[in-house]
Amino acid sequence: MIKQQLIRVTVEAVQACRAAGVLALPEEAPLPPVEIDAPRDPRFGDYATNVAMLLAPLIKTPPRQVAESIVRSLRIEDGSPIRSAEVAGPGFINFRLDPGFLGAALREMVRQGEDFGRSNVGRGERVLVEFVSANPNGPITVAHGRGGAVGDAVASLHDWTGYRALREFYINDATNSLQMQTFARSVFARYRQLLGHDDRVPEDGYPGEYLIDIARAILERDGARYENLPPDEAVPLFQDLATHGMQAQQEAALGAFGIVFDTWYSEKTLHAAGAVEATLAELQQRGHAYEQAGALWLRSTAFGDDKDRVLVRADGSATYIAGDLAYHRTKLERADRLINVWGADHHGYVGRTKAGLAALGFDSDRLDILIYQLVRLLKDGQEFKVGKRAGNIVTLEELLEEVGKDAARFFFLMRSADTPLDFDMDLAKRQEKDNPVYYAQYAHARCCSVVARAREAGVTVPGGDTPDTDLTLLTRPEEIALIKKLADLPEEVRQAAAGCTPHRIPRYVLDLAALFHGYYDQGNRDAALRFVRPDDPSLTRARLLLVLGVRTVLANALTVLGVSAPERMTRDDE
RNA sequence: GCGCCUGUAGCUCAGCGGAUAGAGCGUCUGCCUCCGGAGCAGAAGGCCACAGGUUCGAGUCCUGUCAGGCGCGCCA
Repeated sequence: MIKQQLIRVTVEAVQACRAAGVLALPEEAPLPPVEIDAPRDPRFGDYATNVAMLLAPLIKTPPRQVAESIVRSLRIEDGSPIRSAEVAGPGFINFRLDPGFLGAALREMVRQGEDFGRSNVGRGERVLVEFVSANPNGPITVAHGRGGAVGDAVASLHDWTGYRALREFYINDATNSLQMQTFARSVFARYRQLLGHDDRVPEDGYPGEYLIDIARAILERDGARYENLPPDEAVPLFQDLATHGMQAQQEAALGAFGIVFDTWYSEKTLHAAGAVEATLAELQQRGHAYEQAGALWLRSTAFGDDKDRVLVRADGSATYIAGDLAYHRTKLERADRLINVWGADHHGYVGRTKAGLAALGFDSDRLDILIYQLVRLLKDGQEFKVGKRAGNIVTLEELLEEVGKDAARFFFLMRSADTPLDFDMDLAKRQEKDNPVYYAQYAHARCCSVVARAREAGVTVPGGDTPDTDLTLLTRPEEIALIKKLADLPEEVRQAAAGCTPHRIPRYVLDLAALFHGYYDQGNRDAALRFVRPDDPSLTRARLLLVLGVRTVLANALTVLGVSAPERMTRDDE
């Protein structure tokens, strides 16, 4: 919010220069975007911009001279966020803030409360985020967990920036593949085992324990009526029963992780509604499909793919990509922009999907595909090998039992999606400052604790709308630094949304928590630095407002991540 | 062989073309008559894989090389 204000006054100054003919900028030429940064070195003021250096080559004027002109046009008056501005280095403009302005900013943050951090850059645009989309023949794994945490956070970030986010799970339930038949046979075997038969799970089948749960659910609901079905009847039936059972399990696991999808979109219904045929017809009509060797091919090489792809096999059955293109078509009818969150093992499908959409006449830029690298589980310092067929998958539910929802979410979101994730389960369980999620949550709990303490001491806790609090009393460097950090939240959220980089938020949260813990601890060695100062009610109120600001920002940032912001921390052993 | 991702402190990682490259862990020194120590302060530790290029300015952009991960089905 502070940066936005500085950008505004800077742009006004540049425009004033242009209007006055001081800078030889053509009337119509677009100005380079003005960016405001907080310099590392405090000697360079509170904020700085490099806009003069960006303008200099355009108008063939030395950057420092451009900067001087802009500074002279800055309007520094009552109510301006700036107290002073100076030219430095190769042409930076360094700003020093008006102290009163920071107080006003803090008051506004607290007033906005749980809405602080929201913005409206999206202007109501619909963004459909498709994520997880696990096959219906296995449980949600930790790898899906990462996709889930990332997808949900990306959707939240868009909600917070004025988009309308839709969370969608695509169910690959239409498969007639061998894989699904094997899956059905495996569940059928488990079902008969529960009835006392000595059936065995097929050699190439699925040995996982979760199949027993599905079989049991079927048994409990429908009884023993399928006990003696011949295999050729049992397999198609169980494919259906097992798929639905699996989906219910997946939904429960994701629910426990705090993820609720707006839609579970079934591939099967797509085929049933004729959407796949319609898509194929469209491709043929547009001349981007051709027949060869009995199969129907998509000429995806015409749209940047490295080879053409089969859409319909010689036996008449549609391939996965045919269904997937039909699916993307429905998504594009329901949203302005699409974001797919895929694991790294699917990155090879980016080219053909975008090519297919282009062949259908869509602007393929409407689809962004966010690839996240895979997850390695570490336990006792050892890698935990995971595999579906091996039967030793670690499910998301098991991980949640071990480390809890908050730690799992935070850990999944802490690293850039581009980086493979080593998930250290021992660290995630630890209840100390080593564990970043506890560190962050503790900062929030401490804020609550301070406020509670103040109430006990009989202090009237201020709010954002209580003008009697004198915030000019907040003059210590720690206090200034905290307020400036708090003010960054909306910008952090915007950047994280725009770049689909949710990992910025945990970073930000940890930075803020560190600033707060640092200041808090000084009160332990110097009573004058405590938030609650019974001898000085005015200062107490001012500092409490700062604490409320920290609490608000931590709570909001954690909410975006799907991590809870507890009012007090309770140990497992308490 | 081709494509995508990655290479930054001992380890795990941040770092939208800007000023002296940051954090956590680990190591070493300190801090509880406390607004909850689930915390804090300080120290040490870097040819940002390598070589070229673009730029007033490159960890960041481009090209090449090397190393690691993943993927290259008429599977889903």
